Amino acid sequence: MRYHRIPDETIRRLPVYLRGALHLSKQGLENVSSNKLAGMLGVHSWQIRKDFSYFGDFGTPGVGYDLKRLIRHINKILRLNAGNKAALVGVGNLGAALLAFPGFATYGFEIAAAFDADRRKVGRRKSGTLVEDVAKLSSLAERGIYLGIIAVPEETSQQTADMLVAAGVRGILSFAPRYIVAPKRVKVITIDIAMDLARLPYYMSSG
Amino acid sequence: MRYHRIPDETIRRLPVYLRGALHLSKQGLENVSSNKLAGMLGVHSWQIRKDFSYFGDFGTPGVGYDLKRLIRHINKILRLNAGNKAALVGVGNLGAALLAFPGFATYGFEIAAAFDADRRKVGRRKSGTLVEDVAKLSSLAERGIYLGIIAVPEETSQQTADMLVAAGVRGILSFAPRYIVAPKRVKVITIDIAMDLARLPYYMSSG
DNA sequence: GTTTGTGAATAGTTTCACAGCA
DNA sequence: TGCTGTGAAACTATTCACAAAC
Repeated sequence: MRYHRIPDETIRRLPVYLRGALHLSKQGLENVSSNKLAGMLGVHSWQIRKDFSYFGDFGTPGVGYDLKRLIRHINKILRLNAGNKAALVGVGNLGAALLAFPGFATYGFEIAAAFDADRRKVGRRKSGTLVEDVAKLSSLAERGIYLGIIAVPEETSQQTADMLVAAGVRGILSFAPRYIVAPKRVKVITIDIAMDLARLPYYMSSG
Repeated sequence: MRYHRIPDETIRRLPVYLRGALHLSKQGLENVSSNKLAGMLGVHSWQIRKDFSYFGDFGTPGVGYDLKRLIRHINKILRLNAGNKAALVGVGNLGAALLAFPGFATYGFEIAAAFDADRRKVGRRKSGTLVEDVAKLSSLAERGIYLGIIAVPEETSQQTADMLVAAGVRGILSFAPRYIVAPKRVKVITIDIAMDLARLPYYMSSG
């Protein structure tokens, strides 16, 4: 399988595997089998082996996967080694929660800048990060920031995305419940919280 | 196609279509074509038609889809008509943001109760909702709440899920970066914010 | 002319089963 | 014996193209 195109679904699962590997490594373990990792993460062992097989030989038959090597490898595939910096736009309830959120560090991310349109918020600090005026967004490229996080109300989200694109970002994580239009070179991932909740009742009814 | 099993991917997309339909209906429109709706939502028109075809005839050839009828129909399929009540556990930064979040109403959800383990928060109100002690979780069934939202730290998330299951919830939306174990009858959906962000650099590099 | 609904073709993903290595 | 890596089979989902309906 080594020379195949990598399925999107495999890429979606790699961060899951990385989280599990980091967890075990922190506990002092050296190795893990696909079977044990699968149990921890709620997936199947063959899925893990198949996913890893797209990238070459990760493991050792009879032993399992060396955790340090596995972590290094997945980090490299996902390009998480670069110390990625992100800019947050919108320091409302959700934005403030994101600034305080410790989970980004797991994958080597840092929210290096925060912006808001509200004059009353500009100049203050939230969880240690200075809130800047949205007009300063254009400085992102020179600060080495190529990732944007949109946490503004739905109404201004497209406009915010346009500004981020103009500022040179290459990827956007949006929390606005709306389809964000961006050039092909900019990858947009949307997390629509209410929409995910909206799938639950369908599955709750049967069973 | 009418007598086929409905693909999970179709169910995942129905809330997207519903959001679009609600948006247009609020603007006073009566009809929409699959083509127009597709443009709004960033999908393809044939995808929309195919998805709808699993549920019978939604539209009128030459005219399109009647918005009111479409909204009623999708709401019914997804069981969003029941005025679903949810219980939020964990009123930290994220939990507080969820309580203030207006988007749940779009799909007929209401956060009807909030719980926290921190004594200092219990008894106070956040965005109008009284914060109760987690020990009171057991009262959910008698209050008609069958949906739980987990916004506690990763360490206590499984324990929180266990309590929600014991309290009789049938569906859980978890924000904890961890695989949540629950009986088969309880549907769990996890939103792992950092993990979604972790996919971005991979896609940013090529292009 | 416009737009839906859907069989058929294509593409993508998961699952299996087992050869081969430590 | 224990575990990985992977072709092949099975399954699921997307895309196409066009007949039928308005």
